[in-house]
Order: sequence, then structure tokens, then C-alpha cells
Amino acid sequence: MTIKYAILGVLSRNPQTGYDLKRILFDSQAFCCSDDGNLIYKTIIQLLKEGLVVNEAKKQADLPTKKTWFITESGLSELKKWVVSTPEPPQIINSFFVRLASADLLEGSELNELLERYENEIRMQILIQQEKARRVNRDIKSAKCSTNFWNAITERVMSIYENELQWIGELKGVHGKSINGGNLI
Amino acid sequence: MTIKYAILGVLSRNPQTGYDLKRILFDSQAFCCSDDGNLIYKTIIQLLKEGLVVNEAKKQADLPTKKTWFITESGLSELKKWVVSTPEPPQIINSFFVRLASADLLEGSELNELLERYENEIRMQILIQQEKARRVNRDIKSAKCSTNFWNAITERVMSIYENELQWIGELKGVHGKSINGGNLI
DNA sequence: CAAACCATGTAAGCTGTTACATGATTTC
DNA sequence: GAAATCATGTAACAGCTTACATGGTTTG
Repeated sequence: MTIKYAILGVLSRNPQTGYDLKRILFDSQAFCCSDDGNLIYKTIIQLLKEGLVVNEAKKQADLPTKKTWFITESGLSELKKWVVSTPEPPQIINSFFVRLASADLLEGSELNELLERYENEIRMQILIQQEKARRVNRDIKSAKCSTNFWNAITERVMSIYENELQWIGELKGVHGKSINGGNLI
Repeated sequence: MTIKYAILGVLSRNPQTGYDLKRILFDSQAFCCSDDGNLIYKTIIQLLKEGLVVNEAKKQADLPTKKTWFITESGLSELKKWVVSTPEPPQIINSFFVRLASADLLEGSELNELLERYENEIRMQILIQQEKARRVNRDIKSAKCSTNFWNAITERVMSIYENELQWIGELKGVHGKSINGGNLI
């Protein structure tokens, strides 16, 4: 349930609408969720029930009522309590590892193609993350966050992808040799 | 549904019992699942229904019937089809980022303690992964896997944790300076 | 005039986790 | 004699994703 604390974290700086929350969290690299998971609306109703947030509704002529969400005192203390609680280690979830574990079923050319395609996926991710980083900068300015930690997160995410690229490069190297040089398998 | 292909991958080398599959997959760094998620038993029944695996049951005097699972021709071709299909990029899921995003709520000493505790969690993970790597070596010998790719996966996982440690060290450095120029708890 | 943005929600489903249930055998 | 290993399953739930549903406004 990290989305709960992600929402509280944003609201601790500035009140936001659900829509803005969604944009800020989706752009953020700290909280990786799907774009069209309107989980935010669901979660915020839950936070309301728990008394951690309140809202101020503004009727708009033709648009749906715009609700601006505020964190409560108890929300703030719950957030802080969680932030200082024992942190979990990162989860390393990479289905590519599962593919690689069966890679000796493949012929040399198939393996090469797989590695190449994965490399491209990573390159694509790097572009996406760069775009996100650009947006995050815009968002956190308007949300009045201190940039220190957000920058550290961005750097870490980028470095993971870049290290992945390097790793896959080395794998390609080893494999390339085994094709022209000598059979490793 | 990577567990499906993780299971097929192991069976493509050697028939296994559910219990052995569970051990091999839990020890593996490629497939990270919880220890006591007996998802394997559930998934393998599903694979059976899909005709991707079959089993040979051996009655044992007092223990539950021991079932040895074999991959079928169609299981093998489904596995290979998936392995060469477009790979997904790694998911970067780290709730510590969410904590860090709210870290300016904390006082200097609280932040230092948080960073320190996270560092310890990562060090612990490195030990756990080293132990896993030791076990994996034992497992894949008996499962007749080629070690090349399994070693590459182990190396990558270790390097992620080590880079994380380095990153957190840098964060501590930056933060330590800003507090008092030395006194790190 | 199409695409992107603003704005909020519901319903169904998948993946995986936690906890429960049982009980013999081997190792320290 | 306690702990780990062997051996297989079920039930309930949490967390998140995908797809559906609606419709006005701004920008290129």
C-alpha cells in the first residue's frame, strides 16, 4: 500500500485534486504505477474514511465537481510514522531474468536477437524516464517540494537502467565470442 | 504470469516434484517470489489443464503421493515462443523512494537514522543473495542447467544491491555535510 | 477538427501473499 | 528432543491493472 503514502506525501506539501495527484504520481519515478490505474480515486476515498484527508468540493458549471484534497493532522502524523518505520529492500522484478534462465534453448542467432531487443527496450525506458524527469521538475515546482530527494531518486532510477544496459552489453560480448570463437555451451 | 514460464523453464531441463520446483525457484534470483507462496502447486495444476505438463504419481507409504512433473512437447514450444517474444523492461519497485520523497518532513537525526537503517537492509539482502547464489549452484548442478546465464543473473542482482549501497552512501555524504560536518549519529 | 488535456469514477480480473492444514523423516 | 526437510494442498485477501463510462475545454 505504498500508493497511500505516496498520496499523503504529495498532499503534505500542497492540497491537490485527484487529477493532479494522478499526474504527479504517474510522472514521478518514486511511485511507478500504470497510467490508467485510477487507483488514486479509490485510494483517496479510503483515506477519507480513515480520516487522513478531507476535501473541499467546488461545483463547476458543466464539469464534474472538482474536489481539492487536504491532508489532516492525523494524516500527517500517520505519514511521518510510516516514513521513519523500517524500510523494505527494493524488489528486483525482471521477467527478462526468467527468459535468460531458459536461454540455452535458443540458437545463437535467436539469443542475439533477444539480447538486442532487450537492449532496445532499456534504451526506450531511458528516454521515457528522461521525459518523466523533465515533467517531474515542472510538477514539483508547483507542488513546492524540496528538490534534493526527488533528484536523488531520478538519478538512482537512471543509473539502474544504465547499469542494465552495460550488463546486457557484456552479455552480448561474451556471447558474441562464443559464436565465432569457441562453443561455450 | 512469469511463474508459469519459470516452472516450464526448470522442467525443460529435468522433471521435478512440486517441492523441488518450489525450492529451485525460491532459491533462484531470476524468479523472486515469497517462500511460502504455494503458488507453484496452484500454477502447475493450471499448466496441467493447459496440457503443458504431465505427471507421474508415486504412492508413498505414509507421505502424500509424490508427483513428478514432466514438460510436454506443447509445453516446450510454448516456453520457447515466450522466451523469444518481446521482453519487458525491469520494473523498478522501491518503496524507499516513496519514503525519501517525504523525507523533508524529518529532522536531521531522523533522516540519518532512516538512511542508516536502509543501508542495513541492503547489506542484509546482499548476505541473503550470497546464500541464495550458493544454493543455486547446488540446485542447477542437479537440474543440469547450463550455468552461463544463471551466473549472469546472479551477477546482475548482486550489482543492483551494491549500486544501491553506493547510492545511499552518497546520499548520506551529502546529507551529513549539511548537518554538522561530522556527527553521523 | 483532431488530439490532448481536464475531471471523476466503476467493475472485473490477474498476480501474488499470508495464513491455514497435515504429518512423517532426517539431522543436529 | 527441537529444528529442518520432505511433501502437498486450500482459502481469503491485498494490491494493482485493464477496460469501461462520460463529457467539456484548450491547443495545434
